[in-house]
Amino acid sequence: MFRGRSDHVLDAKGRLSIPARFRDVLKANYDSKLIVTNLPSCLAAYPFEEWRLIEEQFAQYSFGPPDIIAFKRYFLGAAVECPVDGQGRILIPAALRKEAGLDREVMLSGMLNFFEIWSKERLDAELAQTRDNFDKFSSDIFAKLGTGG
Amino acid sequence: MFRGRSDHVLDAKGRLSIPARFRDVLKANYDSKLIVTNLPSCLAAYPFEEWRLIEEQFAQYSFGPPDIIAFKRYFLGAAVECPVDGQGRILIPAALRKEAGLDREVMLSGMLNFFEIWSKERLDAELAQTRDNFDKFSSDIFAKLGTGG
DNA sequence: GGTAATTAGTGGTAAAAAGTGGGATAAAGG
DNA sequence: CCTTTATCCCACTTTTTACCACTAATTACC
Repeated sequence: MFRGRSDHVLDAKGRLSIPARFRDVLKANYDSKLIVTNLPSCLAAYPFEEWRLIEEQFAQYSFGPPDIIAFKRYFLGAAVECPVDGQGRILIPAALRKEAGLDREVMLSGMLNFFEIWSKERLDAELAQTRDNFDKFSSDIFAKLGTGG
Repeated sequence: MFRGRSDHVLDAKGRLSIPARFRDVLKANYDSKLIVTNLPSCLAAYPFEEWRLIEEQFAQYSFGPPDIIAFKRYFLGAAVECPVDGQGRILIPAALRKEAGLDREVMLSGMLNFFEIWSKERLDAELAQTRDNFDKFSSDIFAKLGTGG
């Protein structure tokens, strides 16, 4: 499981170090191939096997509801395989860098079966907002999930 | 069960001693692995088994309701496994230290199935506030729990 | 109640690993 | 064919980890 946040720096060539603990997860549970795609405000990196599960859910929709097709185009269409180099880094394609607003200061955030790649600035803002609503969130969510937390 | 509060000091490297009685609980009931994450005003430390129960409730949500994703990002995303060293200490990652405002004087507070890590200053303020509202709190709460106290 | 022995808590040093930067070689695109 | 982009490899710096040492507090025992 991918856990924890890490500060990193994108170098001049657009390369990003994968934190050692994420690499360990990739090596232990997966085949070390990474798929990177975009979300509205950040990038998402999936181990290949996890990505396959998502693809399969969409495979049946060649035609179909426009919203699913649009989602498929946006989310699945952007996916790129990013090989990990000898130093444990991946090269983020320029298009994805631009889409996610990545310049230099980057943060990685573990999300259990995948991890997110954020511009530090954006993630700070996002987290600050969640923090402010934490009490509301947590009671709503644990009510939905049906536990006491 | 984790019970009671302890004063501790964070050293220059950000290391924190786990009170002996908490270590005993970890050894007797769990596998001694600790997960530390952030709450809005302090950190929370969970035995790995307890943490897994929480994670499992969120594992299914890769996409999903934005509030659940945001919560997952904030709360689960910050979680880091902190190995206990030979002297019974854990290293609190710099990011979490900053988030919880931990400088040097720290307090640990048992919360039954997990424990909290506070900056002494913040916890004093928090406790003072609860003390002032204790009568109101306790009647509300025991009403919710459906007991006479 | 006092003394000794043990354990808890804290601090520091040295070795290892992670993260970052840069140059050289190879591939791709105009 | 030349320019740009990507890949590989090497080197340096910083952070992390493991280990050792000391002091204070607690516990046990006489």
